[in-house]
Amino acid sequence: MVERSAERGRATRQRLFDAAVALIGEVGWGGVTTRMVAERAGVAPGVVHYHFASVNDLLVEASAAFAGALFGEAARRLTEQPDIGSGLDWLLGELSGYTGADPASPLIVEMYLAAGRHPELRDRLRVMIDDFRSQVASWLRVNGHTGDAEAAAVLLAASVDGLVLHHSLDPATDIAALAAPLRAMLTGQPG
Amino acid sequence: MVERSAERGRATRQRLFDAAVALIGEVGWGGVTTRMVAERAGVAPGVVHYHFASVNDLLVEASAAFAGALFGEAARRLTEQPDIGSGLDWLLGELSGYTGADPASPLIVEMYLAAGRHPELRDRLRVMIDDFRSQVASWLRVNGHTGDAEAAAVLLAASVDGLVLHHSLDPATDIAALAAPLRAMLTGQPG
DNA sequence: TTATCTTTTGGGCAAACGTCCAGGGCGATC
DNA sequence: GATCGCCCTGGACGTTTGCCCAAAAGATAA
Repeated sequence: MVERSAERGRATRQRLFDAAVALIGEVGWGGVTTRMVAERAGVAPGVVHYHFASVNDLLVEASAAFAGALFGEAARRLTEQPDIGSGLDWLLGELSGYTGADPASPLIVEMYLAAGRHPELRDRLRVMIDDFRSQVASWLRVNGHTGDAEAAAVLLAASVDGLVLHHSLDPATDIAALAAPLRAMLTGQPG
Repeated sequence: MVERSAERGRATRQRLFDAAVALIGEVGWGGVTTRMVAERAGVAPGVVHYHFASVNDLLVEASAAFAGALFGEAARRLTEQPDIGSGLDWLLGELSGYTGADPASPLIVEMYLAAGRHPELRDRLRVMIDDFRSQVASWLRVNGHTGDAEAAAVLLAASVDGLVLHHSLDPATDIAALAAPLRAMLTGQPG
């Protein structure tokens, strides 16, 4: 077979992925153009349409791959925490790192919005969220959550995304102060 | 003065606002074009640049006005609830109405993202959020919140936006089930 | 070397873009 | 009726867009 060529192709494809992910965060989903992503990846404009049917296809593939890795990693790291309290501490630590300047936080939100306009992306994203929720829910149950663990997981996932959104608007927000109400929410014991 | 003409101008301006708000929700901030918004408002393309310096200017003005009204109304309605429990019920009722099909829910999120790229919008949005948070916080305090009311308000505002985002992705999510963890979060009494 | 594969190039195309502007309409004022 | 001020029209401009493609380049197999 054509081993070296294929390898080179895969590398280019990956560079296009990286460029797309960065640019979605910088200029928004609708602001990414063929030439932009090609220049960022260091290739000629034609390469984009050689590897992908359309720019939107590239954006869907790239963002889905990125989000899949991010959610998977987050779920893994969170659920390996020994108890809810330290899980929360880890989460808040991660959150304060997302200032909006990094590519990840706006990208995820852009993806949610794009999912509303692209059914294929919508389905893929839904699976990821479902997965994340159920992993968190079972982690909550194992660690002594007394209430509706599914509901708590749904709310936690939404809160995280909401906080990313708000935090990017105002990075001065005191994230650590949120530990108390979040703990109340997660322990499922409303006094 | 030229009373009739000015009035007609104001009406056109309002129609452009409405068209812009609807279109941001439908095609995204970056997807709104001069001709699109002109056609939706029922005017010639040139009118847009007669009333506004640029398309982006229109989007900023329109979305800020819309969000200001929405946040104001939400804060008013929430804080006129007699206790935290019924406030929560009202909030969840509103949330289940936002399915993502309406223009409001994606618009707000689009605005957050656009704010990261347009400092003027960012400042205006920040004021609105601050306002909403402090109104909610004082409402929480009045109604017997025992912990850090500011932190709870921040988390509540973020959760609402996050839930809007998640709910638009999966309208089947059971919103009512979130009442319990939200109540735990808001009463500020972690078991 | 020659032939065959995949990848890459750089330019070309029609369409859509934001913005501008000369001119027409229309009520109020003189 | 003439003039003024504001609003609106519709087309023009230069630029940028997504996508396409003939040809070159690189790697492998014969």
